[in-house]
Order: sequence, then structure tokens, then C-alpha cells
Amino acid sequence: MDNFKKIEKKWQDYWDKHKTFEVKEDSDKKPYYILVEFPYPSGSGLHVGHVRSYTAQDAIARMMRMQGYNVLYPMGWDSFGAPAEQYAIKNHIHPKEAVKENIKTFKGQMKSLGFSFDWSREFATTDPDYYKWTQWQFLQFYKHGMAYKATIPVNWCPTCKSVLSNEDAAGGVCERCGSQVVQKEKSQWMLRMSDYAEDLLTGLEDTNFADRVKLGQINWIGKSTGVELDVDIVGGGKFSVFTTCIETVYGITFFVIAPDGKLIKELMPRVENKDEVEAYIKETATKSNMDRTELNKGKTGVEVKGVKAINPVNGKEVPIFLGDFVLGDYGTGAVMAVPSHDQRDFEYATEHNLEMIQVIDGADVSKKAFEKHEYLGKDCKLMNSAEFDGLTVEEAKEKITEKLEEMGIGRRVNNYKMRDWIFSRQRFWGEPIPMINCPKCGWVPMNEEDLPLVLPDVAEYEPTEDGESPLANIPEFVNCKCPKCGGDAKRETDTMPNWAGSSWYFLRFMDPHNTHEFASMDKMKYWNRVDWYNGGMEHTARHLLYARFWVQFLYNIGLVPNKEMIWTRVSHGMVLGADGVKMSKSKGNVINPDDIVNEFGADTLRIYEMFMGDYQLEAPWNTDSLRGCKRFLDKVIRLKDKVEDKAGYTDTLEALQNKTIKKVEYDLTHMGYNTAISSLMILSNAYDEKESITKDDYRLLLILLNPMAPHITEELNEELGFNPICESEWPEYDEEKTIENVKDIAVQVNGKVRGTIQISIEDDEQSIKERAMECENVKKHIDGKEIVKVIVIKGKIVNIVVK
RNA sequence: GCGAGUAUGGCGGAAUUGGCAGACGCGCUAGACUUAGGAUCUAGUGUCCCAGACGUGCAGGUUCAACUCCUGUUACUCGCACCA
Repeated sequence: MDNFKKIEKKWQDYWDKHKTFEVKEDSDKKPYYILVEFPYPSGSGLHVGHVRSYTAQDAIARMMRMQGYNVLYPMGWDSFGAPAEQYAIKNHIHPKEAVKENIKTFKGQMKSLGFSFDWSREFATTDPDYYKWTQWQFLQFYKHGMAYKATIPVNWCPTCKSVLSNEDAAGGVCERCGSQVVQKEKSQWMLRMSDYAEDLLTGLEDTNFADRVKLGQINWIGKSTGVELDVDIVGGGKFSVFTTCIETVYGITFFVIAPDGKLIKELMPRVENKDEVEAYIKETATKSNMDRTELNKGKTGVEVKGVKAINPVNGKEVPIFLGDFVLGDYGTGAVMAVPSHDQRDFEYATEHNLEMIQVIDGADVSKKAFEKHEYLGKDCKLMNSAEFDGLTVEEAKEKITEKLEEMGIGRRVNNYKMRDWIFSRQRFWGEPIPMINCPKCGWVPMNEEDLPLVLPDVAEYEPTEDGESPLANIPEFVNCKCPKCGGDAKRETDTMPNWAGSSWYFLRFMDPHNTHEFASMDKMKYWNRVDWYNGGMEHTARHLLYARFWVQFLYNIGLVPNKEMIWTRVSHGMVLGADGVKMSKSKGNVINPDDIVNEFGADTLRIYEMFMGDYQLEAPWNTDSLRGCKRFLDKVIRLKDKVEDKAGYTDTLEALQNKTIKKVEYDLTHMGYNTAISSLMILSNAYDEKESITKDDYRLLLILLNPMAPHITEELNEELGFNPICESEWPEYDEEKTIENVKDIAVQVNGKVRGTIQISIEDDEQSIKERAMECENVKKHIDGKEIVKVIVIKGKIVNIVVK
């Protein structure tokens, strides 16, 4: 029976030859764009996790094609990235060679699984024809004032002489060599993403993202409304703090400023304990933001001696501290500390023996702070706050803000956690940033007609001594003429982050071969937007936010038809190893899809991955369960022996068949793949119980199963003499026939099931009640007791309440 | 730490609106057919002190009725800005 290999190859060739899944924009069918995140073609080949989401999207695509939609389901390669570069450094070959090999492997694997991708639209982000447009779009950002250079700290390994990602610098130690990581200032290209914070927030209303996805976006943007307050420094100078709790302003007993901020640098000449302060700044430079803001750790910090600040509302002089929990790049890099009403300040004050002033009445603040989440909305009154004493917190918030505005030292502001996008990478394997630095003209964008700026072929891919991209070592690349004045100039040697190419690839799929635009407005208008986008949970915050930002910018300059180009976004759960943990080479629990396809067939793997559990949750691999799926398909094959050469449907199967069509249709569009398959198992079990079934009965099962197991169903369908399923229509169900006329319902006494009765649709409440009371076992439980009430839920349950 | 998610038999999971908890599959037990197979078929399979009681991480609450709603709590998984 194991001729599945032949069958699968046969139908894959058939689809290729007939270009079954290639779509054109001239169809009068309704367009529908299904997208799955294009993979990074790693050296280890396709992961069974890829198979899960590609199959899920494939099933929707195949069903919707049969339902008459013009379905676009494309695939490509997100092929820039660090692993290819690491490989190149080690083996001294150009990353593009490794990428080429990997893509070949991935594509072969995808074909062997029978995914209905439109391969005529394939591209890779590393194709110069593609990244030409990524570069072109960067120039648009630049020309609209959205790209700028800024000096910001990066993780730096002094031993490897290399810039590290936070991941590679976890715990302040270099992943590769174990050296202490330090923060180093570097000039980087930035995109003004924070300008879009509000639009990215409101834009969510024009999407159909799952709630948890929307929440992820909202939290990443991290909007908070509050007041920015100016604070004078004794003896001259001032700084600002941002607070969401201006009502506690009279409770300020000190200020804390960021060790990595600008302010401390300005104050330095006046600082009395310079050594101590500098040592603390140095220490902070070795910590990541996460280590710094962790609440459980001790509140470290040092007083900045010789400098005092003045609380603007009451003229009180208070000390200034350095504290690493204050971040230089969030808010104003300084906070007001009110230990009585903020737990973090409370701990800091306790540790450093600082004064506390309670300004909101209603709790004891000697042991812990009385915080906003405890006092807001509870009618708590102010105290120790001059003329504001006795006002409620809500009134005081407003009145104090008004007063500060009048005094000209306070402003209402929205603060966002989301920062501008650091767009430079000191790496080789990324899109070169098309900017030229001219000694006379400064930064000058390349002429658009000179794009793409292609990555050169080089022998070494190591970064330079001072951590610049290897491109800096290539004089032919670096030295150029200024497009403006024609004088000698130098190219930017940083490249773009991996996120760049994936921020707009879904637009390119709409018009992948366009040589004069990244995509034509006409074609984008035809497809309108991505209707259904699937990817991993780990991408729902950042990739999606970057992509939305990119699109909103393009929309604002009139280059895409919608402000949001992605309608529904869903995320699938990871496929874990059989031991319930993430698959990894080191754990030896990796399943290679090729092995499964070889031994069990693509259809079995597809069915299994759809059946393995709730699509949105992670699920461990289980080979026994996979065998069960093979058995199910074998059973479907065996059912063919029961087929009589008869048209029409078997009467007694009609209700179940209609119900199954409805269920599969609903489940495939609601990510209930596992229950879709279970309902098909139920249908085949019902077929199996019959002496014989008709050809139409059998074909119905094959069509419903086809989106998930496309090869074997096509083969069996052909053996029956029908047209290929991929050229057929999806069956329609009759709602009336899905309703069962006669049904068993449970009868409860005091909420416990004591019997069942059979009811039919026409039965009225009274007769159901009477029949329920007559049940043997029910009688036993209500005998001699007082009936308080009888609840009848039509078609569901009867509950008799007795005393 | 912040944000999100999850918790149901031996295992994966089901239960669309609060209405018979455990669908469907795996595994397991017994049998049939067979001569040895990861094949097929039949019956069974939440737990227990088994005419009944208990049971959806834990502790409470609302309700005629709670896996589902509310309050609190624990554990695990993911993301946190240069991994993709």
C-alpha cells in the first residue's frame, strides 16, 4: 500500500504542469490574499513547525479556491541575517552561496509537502531586484525627514571587537567569548517610528487582529498620559521629569536621574563625589535594561553630592541620586521620587535613609507605599499638599496640572515606551544603506536611478577592529563620488536590520516582477490587502509593528492604497519535541520533516500536524499519534471497497454529511483544524458502519479532506472517474438538514443527571416536563420531595429542583 | 520586573451562547483472524470505599446549573527593542 510516494509525486507534478495555483489579477473572481510568514532559509532545513502553519494556510487556500475565490498564496525567502554571515566567516564563502543552497533545500521540501504556493511570485529579500526597492524605500524615509543619524549606546564586546545583540550579550557577558560586555557609543541611522506611535495605536481599529495580538501591539507602544515637570537646580540649571502621578508632587523627597543620561554629564563639574559617581556610571554600562529595571534586585544608586534640586511646588530643596532603574532613553531620563506612593521609590528611600511624606490619605505608609492602583477611583483625599488638601485624587490631578501649566513649568504630555527604530547594523549580510558621506555636503542620499547598491564579493566577512561592518574594509565599495558636488566621498558601511526586508514583502508579492516600482498601485488595489496572515507568536509584537509602521509611512506619501495592509493576523503555537521542550540539536529531539514524508507520506504529516492539538497553542511531537493519522488515511483508502457504482447520497447519512460540511467549513476558517479532522474521522467511521456507500458519498469525504490531504484524495477521486478536486467546487450544505429532528437530552435532579429522554423538535415545554418526571431513575430521586421548580432549556436539558 | 498566554484521564486534546465533562485520536487490557504484523476486526478503558460518590492547577464566590462568569493564588511557556 505504500505507493504514496508515487501518488504524491504524480499530483505535485500535475499541479506544476497545469500551473494550478498561479493567479492573475484579471480574474473576475473575488480576490483573497492568504499569507504565511516567509522563512529564514537556515542551514538546518525546514522545521516541522513551518509545516504546521504552511499546512494550515494551505488548507484555507485550497478550500477557498474551490469556493470560487481568486486565492493568492505566495512564498519567498527572508534570507538576510546573522547565521548566514557566521557561516560565511567560518567557511570563507559568500553568504549568498549558502543562501542559494538553503533555498534549494527549503523549496524542495515545500514541494514534497504539496503546498499550493504560487511559485511564479517567489523572491528572496537578498535578491538585488528586491532589495533595490528596500533601499529605495529607505531613501523615501530619508527624504521625508523620517531617517536621521543619532549617537546611541550599543553592546560591545572588547575581545571579539564586535557589536552584540541583546541576546548575544545576555547577562552582560559575550555569548561567544565570555568577556564582559560594555556599552559603546555609536552613530546609527534611526527611523522616526515614535512619530507614528499614535497612528499605530489608532490604526489597530482598522484591523481584525486577534485580541492578544492587538494587546501585544498596544503594550509595545506603551502609551501613558501624564505631566512633564521642570525642576530647577540650586545654583543654576534645570531638568525635566515625566510623571503619571502629578497628584503626589508635594510628596517628592528626592529625584533620581539616569546614569546613562545627558544630565549627569552636565552636572559633573559640580559633583563633589566624582569618583563614586563615575564608578557607578561605569558599573551601569555593563547592565542591560532588563537587569536594571528588575524590581526584585536591590535599589542600587549613589547620591550626587554637591547638587540639590528644588521642588517647584513648595521650594523645598531635595537631593539628587543616580539610580540604574532610571533609563536614559525613556521619558526624560529623570524621575521624581515619592517614596510614600511608589513602591520602587519606597524601597530606594528605605535603603538610603531618605525622608518620606505621605500626601494621599487612606493607608498606612510606614511599611509599604500606597500606590496609584490602590488609591485611584477610591475617593481618597490629598494631605500635606498646601491648598490642594482635602481634594480627591482625581480633582487634584486636574487642579495641580492646571496650576503647573499656569506657572509655565508643567505640560500635559503623552509618553510612549516605543522608541525610534535603530536601523543600522554593523554587519555584512544586510541591505547596504544607500547613503554617502561627503566632506563638503554631509550625508547625501544616493541617486535613485543608481540603485541597487549591491553587496560586493569579498574574501573576509569579519568585522573591522573597531566593530564596523566588513564593508568598511573594501575601498572599492567605500570610496565614491558625492552625488551632489561630485567630490570624493565615502559610503555608509552599515547595513539594514533583518526586519527591513520583511516589513514590506507582502506588498511585493502583489506585483513581484515589477521593474519600475516596488509594486503598482493597480495591483495593490486589486488585492487590496493581506486578508489572512499567519506567523509565529514571537513575531506578533515587533515584526508586525515594524511592518505596520512601514506601510503607514508608504500610505502617507501616497504609495499604498490602505493605511493598514493586513486585515487578520493569527499566530500558531510551536511544535515541541517529544519531550515537551523546544526542539534543538543539543537536546537531540529534532524531527526532520523529510524523514516523516519518506516513511509516512506528506499527507500523513499534514493531517497529523493539523490534528495534533489546538493550533494556537504549542504541542509536543508524538510519533504514535502520527501513526494513528496514517491509519485514518488507510481507512479512507479502504472505504473505497464499499463504494457501489451508484450516484446520489445515502439517506441515512444525509444529516451527518450536511453537518460535516458545515463543521469543516467553519473550523477551517476559525483555526479549528483538529476538530475539522475529528469530524471527518466521525464521518468515515459512519461510512465504515454501512454495508455500502455511493460514489457521491465517497467523493464528498474526499473533497472535505482534500485541503489537508491533497494527494491521496486526488488519487482516489481520479480512480472513481471524477474531475480533479483542485478543479472542482466545494460542496454546499443545507442548514435545515443539519438539524436533528429527534434528540436525547439529559434530565437532572438538583443538577445531577438522573436520566435521559428523547424529544423531538415539535415537543412543547409541558410535555417535556411531564415525560422528564416519568423517568424511572428520576422518580426515585424526586419521590416524597417538594418540587421547587423545573427548568427546561429547549433542546438541551431539563433540571428538576427539589427540597 | 513589565506585557501576553496556558493549566481538563496514562498521553494529545474536545465541549461555538453557562446546559449530560472527557468528542476524536494515541496508549493500554481482553478476544477474533492468523502463524509473528508498527495489519485488520470485536469489546472495554477518568478515579474510588462502584445501587452511589468524587472529578477540569489551587482556595473561595455567583447560579437551578460553572472547564466556561467573578475574586484571590500557584506553576509553566513566549516577548521585552542588534536572533530570526
